[in-house]
Amino acid sequence: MDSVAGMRIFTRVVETGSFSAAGRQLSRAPSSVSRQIGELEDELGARLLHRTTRKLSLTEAGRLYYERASKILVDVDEAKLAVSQTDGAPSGILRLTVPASVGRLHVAPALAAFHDRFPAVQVVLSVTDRLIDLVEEGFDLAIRVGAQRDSSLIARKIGAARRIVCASPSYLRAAGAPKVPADLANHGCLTFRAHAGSNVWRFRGPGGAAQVRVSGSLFATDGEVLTAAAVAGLGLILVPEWLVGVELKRGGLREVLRQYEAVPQSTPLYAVYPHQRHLPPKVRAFVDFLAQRFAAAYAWDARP
Amino acid sequence: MDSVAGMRIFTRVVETGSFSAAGRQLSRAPSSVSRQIGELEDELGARLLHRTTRKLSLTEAGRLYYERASKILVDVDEAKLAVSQTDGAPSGILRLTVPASVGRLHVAPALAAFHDRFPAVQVVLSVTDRLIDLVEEGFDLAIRVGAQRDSSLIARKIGAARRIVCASPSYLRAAGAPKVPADLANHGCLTFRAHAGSNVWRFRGPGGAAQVRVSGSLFATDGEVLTAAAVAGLGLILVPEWLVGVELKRGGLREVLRQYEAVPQSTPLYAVYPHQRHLPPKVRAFVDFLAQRFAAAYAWDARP
DNA sequence: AAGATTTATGCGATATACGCAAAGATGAAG
DNA sequence: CTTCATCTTTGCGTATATCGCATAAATCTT
Repeated sequence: MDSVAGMRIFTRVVETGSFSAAGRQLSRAPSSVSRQIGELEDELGARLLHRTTRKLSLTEAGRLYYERASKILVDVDEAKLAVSQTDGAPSGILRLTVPASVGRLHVAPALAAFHDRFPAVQVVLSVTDRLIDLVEEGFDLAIRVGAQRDSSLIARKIGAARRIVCASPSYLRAAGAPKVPADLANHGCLTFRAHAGSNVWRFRGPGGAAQVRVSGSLFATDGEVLTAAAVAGLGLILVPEWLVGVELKRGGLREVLRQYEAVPQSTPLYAVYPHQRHLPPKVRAFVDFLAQRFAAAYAWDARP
Repeated sequence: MDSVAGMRIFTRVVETGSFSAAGRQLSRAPSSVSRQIGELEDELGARLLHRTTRKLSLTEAGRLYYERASKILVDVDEAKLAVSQTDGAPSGILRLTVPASVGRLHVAPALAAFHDRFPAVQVVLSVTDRLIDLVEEGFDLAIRVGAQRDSSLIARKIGAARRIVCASPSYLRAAGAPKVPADLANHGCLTFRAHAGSNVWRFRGPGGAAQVRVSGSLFATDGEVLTAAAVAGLGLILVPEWLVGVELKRGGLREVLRQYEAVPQSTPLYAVYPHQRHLPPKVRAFVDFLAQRFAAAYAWDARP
């Protein structure tokens, strides 16, 4: 039996000079106070208080213990205060990992606005496509692309973007624009892959569902590489809107097959964090901020 | 629910990196550890640990709390250590009050030997005949003369001295030595009293019990005053042996009525302290020391 | 691919702690 | 001097809480 409770009772007894008075302040019966002091003395192996029915005074041991206990109680309260969530503004360090493309193109540009709203939060941003173990590496939050199946983590959808097919005007002039998905088989299609091979792109449209095996001269694991290649006229790409929004606006790329929709139609964006209970305000603030920013009305063509 | 126990469990979890390992070290089921951490988090209102079934890492709040909790635990242990009675030599400050006569004549002279045996004990000695409230004034120990009837205090008899009648040789030459108690009525008898009046001295002896109303030219509340007056030849005194031991040896006083014994025969000496449980070693050492010194064989004629 | 280990939760049994009441003691008031 | 009120302590009954076990879900290792 060790306890801050014992110290709290003891110091209150010392300060009030009475078991009964201390009991009243602490909403405890005098008998309880008496027992607590007795147990504390037994544990310490020393008498803390000289006492009769009317007088109370500290022993030498009691004086020593009172000095130390008072300080410890202050420390305990401070520790609790330091940790407890303030009801005020979110603060502290937010450790965040984001995928390369969406991080560079859309999260990083949002940080300035976030900082304006929550100046007490410092962001440590890790931009990588590597799948980071949040718990092991101590991250507060990850932004992830696509469906999440990690059961031990909380995933909250904070946005989504249409998947669209596009290419550069120069390419379309040279190779012609596909009219139906089947046309893609005869085009250069740049795809997300670590190794060369073929991919299947699926669509739904006027003619019902369609799927086509596509291939091309470039396979890459980085969206921006594919985008740059497409802008350079190397072929068609099927990517979330956020990757190419800027180029579409600039005219570096043009969307094709607009009357079709890719299957799945959109790529979701998730905020992933390790737990729901006691979610730190800084995390909640950032997730809410991104979810609001990436809501349906968000224009993926914002300049980075 | 606040507790050092929670901190202890939490820090152990942090140091072992596992609920189960911490539970093994603390002899608690993993489920108990899990619950304790959960309660601590609820109380603090913040998550302390990111955790999955295989990995554990500190949150920012956890890191803060760990630093403070570690320090607090050290402080708590130190406080306990500072207060706990060491099994070694008695130490500390011993606050002691003694009656004027016996204090000056026999306690004070014993302090040197006590200090030789227990050099770590500092003695604060209050020499007064005033009846001090041990608890109120924060004394560890009192030496008292005569029977103790204070029920809330512990009284341990540490010695006794015969009560004897004596006078100076010059007085006895002038007034003659009393042969039986009744003779005292015609002598000058110096008595303990605050006001003038008469006292009854009782004896037992060859002729059975006897009592005599005595009076004289001096009443005093201080034993040494009476002794000095007797030495100067002012009359007879009935006092504990310790008051006059020195003078008897020196020849300044001579005992009379040796075949009688006063009633009561002896005056006891008590050590009085506020409690028995958790008696500080310094107090026990001093009481034992005095009891041994004032044992039956003690010669009250020791020079002060 | 399967087994072992981890955290989290429900549940039953045990322990603990609290308040009440009574006793012993002491200072204050009449 | 007596009575009364208050204070500490201890025994006792009850209510609360705590602990360990069993189980479930998840994940790393062989």
